[in-house]
Amino acid sequence: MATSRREQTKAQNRETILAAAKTVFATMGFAKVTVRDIIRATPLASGTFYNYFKSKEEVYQALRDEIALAVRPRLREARLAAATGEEFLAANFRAFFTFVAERRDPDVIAETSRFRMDSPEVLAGFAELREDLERAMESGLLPRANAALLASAVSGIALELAEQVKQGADVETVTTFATRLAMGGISGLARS
Amino acid sequence: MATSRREQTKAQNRETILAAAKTVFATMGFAKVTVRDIIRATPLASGTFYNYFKSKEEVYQALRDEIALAVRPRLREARLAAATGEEFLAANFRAFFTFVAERRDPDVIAETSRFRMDSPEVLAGFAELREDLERAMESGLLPRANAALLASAVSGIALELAEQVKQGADVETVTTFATRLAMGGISGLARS
Amino acid sequence: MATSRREQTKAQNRETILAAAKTVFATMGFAKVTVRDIIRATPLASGTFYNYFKSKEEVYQALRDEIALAVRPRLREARLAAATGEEFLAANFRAFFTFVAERRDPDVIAETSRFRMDSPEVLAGFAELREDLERAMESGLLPRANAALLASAVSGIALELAEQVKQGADVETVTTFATRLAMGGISGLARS
Amino acid sequence: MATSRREQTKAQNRETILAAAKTVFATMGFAKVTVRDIIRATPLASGTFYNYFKSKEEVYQALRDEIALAVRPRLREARLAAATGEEFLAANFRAFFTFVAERRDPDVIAETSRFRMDSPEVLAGFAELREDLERAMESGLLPRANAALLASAVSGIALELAEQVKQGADVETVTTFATRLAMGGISGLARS
DNA sequence: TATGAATGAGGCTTCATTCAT
DNA sequence: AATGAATGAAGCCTCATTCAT
Repeated sequence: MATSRREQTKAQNRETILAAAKTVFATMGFAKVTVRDIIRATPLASGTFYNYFKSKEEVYQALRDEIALAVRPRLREARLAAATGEEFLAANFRAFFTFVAERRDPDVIAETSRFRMDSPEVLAGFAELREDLERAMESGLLPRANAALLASAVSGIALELAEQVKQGADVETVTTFATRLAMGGISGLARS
Repeated sequence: MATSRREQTKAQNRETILAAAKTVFATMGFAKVTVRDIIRATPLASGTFYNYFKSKEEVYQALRDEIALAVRPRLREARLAAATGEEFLAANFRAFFTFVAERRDPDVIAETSRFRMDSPEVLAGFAELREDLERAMESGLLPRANAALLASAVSGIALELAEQVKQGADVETVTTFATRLAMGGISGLARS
Repeated sequence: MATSRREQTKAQNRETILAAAKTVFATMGFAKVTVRDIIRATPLASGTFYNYFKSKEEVYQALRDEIALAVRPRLREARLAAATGEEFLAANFRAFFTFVAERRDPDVIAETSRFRMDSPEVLAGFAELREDLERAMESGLLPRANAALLASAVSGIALELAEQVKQGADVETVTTFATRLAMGGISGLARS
Repeated sequence: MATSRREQTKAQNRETILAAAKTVFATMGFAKVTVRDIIRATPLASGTFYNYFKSKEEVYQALRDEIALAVRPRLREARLAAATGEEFLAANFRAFFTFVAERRDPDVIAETSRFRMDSPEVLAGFAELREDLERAMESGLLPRANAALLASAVSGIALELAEQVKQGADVETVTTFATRLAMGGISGLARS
């Protein structure tokens, strides 16, 4: 009753554009995409785009928001369930890698580049992870090393390993590896 | 003197373009840069650009080559001097971070983003580091963990911490941090 | 009315471009014409051109099609009405020269050159004439001389005389001349 | 003694450019050729071109002149030897077709188009033929039909049949055909 | 004279955005 | 709100021509 026919269409168009943009960003990389590319991946008219978004940047932002919304509950669960620093890290890594794995596009595997790392999915999860790390240090769950540096470093681990996951690496393997490395360093790995 | 004034001018123009491109890439990010942007950052005529390079990609490549040439000797020294895995890592991290620090542009600090991470400097040093890690594992200097994952992870650490260096963090501090984290993990950090 | 004002404008623009192109091709010769030249001969914006045609070649093709459509019925009539080879030739020559005469642009007369011979009008009519000749020989209406050579030769006569028509020569005079020459040769002309 | 080293070089460069231009015109068609194309087909520097010619048009003119110089003696011979109109025509056609045949480039056969008809060779011979016809009518060797029309028509025959020669037709066959057609018309052909 | 780099006009095309319908 | 043609700025690149050496 609340949504008239028109409103439905409106919501649908927005989703149509977002879905098209997602595909197009994944295929061409954000930088190369033009508004026209997005429109072309859509049955809509060019003018219609501007009823919903001002630019491709705005679309991108919307995608990030949408995705972040999907990721957050999962990370929260992981966080709440963690009793130790190790569990906490593992859970977060796992959540992130799972997230990436779910979104890996079989058609796009290989020919991955640094430039593709800017996909909304990855960045969204990445930001979450970082914030979580900072909170974990604040709360004492992780040792209070230099917070900024540690967050960066762990993020870096996650980010680069995400590429491996994108290339097809097993989520659980990578999660274990990341957690061990982060907790015990390379020497810790050797023991495994 | 083998070089006529003509040849000097020619070499100078090439350098002019490279220098302009470097600034422009750093300022706008590679993806957004147009050939015109590079030309505009130059006193040269538009056609002149094409006497030296076919595209912005070619300029980029030239910058990378130039930089790689500067980095390589330093990394080689570090590598040769290293007796232990820890020394090896520290030397490599230090070389990389120093390199980044030397090139941090005071004007550009702040507003850094993932998109800026594709600067030729970073990528060049990054590739070197990665190869070095792989060789170190092959030679037994570092434990033979999953090579691909370890290289990715350590690269990730370096890459993200490089951002901190770019933002002004002290090279020695970051080097120590990175080495400890890599060698002993987070638990190792706590002891410091 | 099936056509909205919108559609009218659209059709009008197409015609505007075609008309401009026709003039421009006639004035400068196809080879020298640039897309910009066509646009400049138009009140339209540069981008608009590309809503209708991909290149000057496409415009040219459209002009040829349009013209061919206009010529064909006339030639068919002439062909059907012809009882003898002479009538057939005369009718075809007449149709062709009339066609050219109708399209001669008073502003462009003089300074004609071989290079101008590639105007769509001439080529379209020319191709028709040639095919007709071949069919006439096949059907026995004209003697079965070396078909390829005869077609070429008669086409050549028509093509060059068309230039005279373009310069202002009378259609009927030229038609009679061409027919007599073709049927009886130079000796035949002498009797006239 | 008259030609110093420098003058030799000078003459040589001119020839180098002309030869290159000839090839390039034949390959790409006059219209599409740029001065750069000509220079590129040469070992010379771009500036050197302008020491000899102001534009590609001037080169083209020079080629025509050069060729006309080669054709003229041959046509004069043919003309002088002719006792009847028929002999006159045959001799002229033969000279023209031979000329074309000698210059047919085996690599370029096929893919001939009207647009290629503007090669300097053809146009030069063509102009000669036309002038000759006019003179022959003036002198009474040929019947005084409408001179302009007859010249055009015979030129057209020659021009189009030249294409057949270019495609590989036998010179003598085409000469005989052209002469018979011109003298006796299509009906004359039938008797042969 | 020969050279060839520099110049900037100008061609081609695509793009973001507007706006009448 | 949806449409899609029109617009003209702006990117890319090549060209003819000049001019210092």
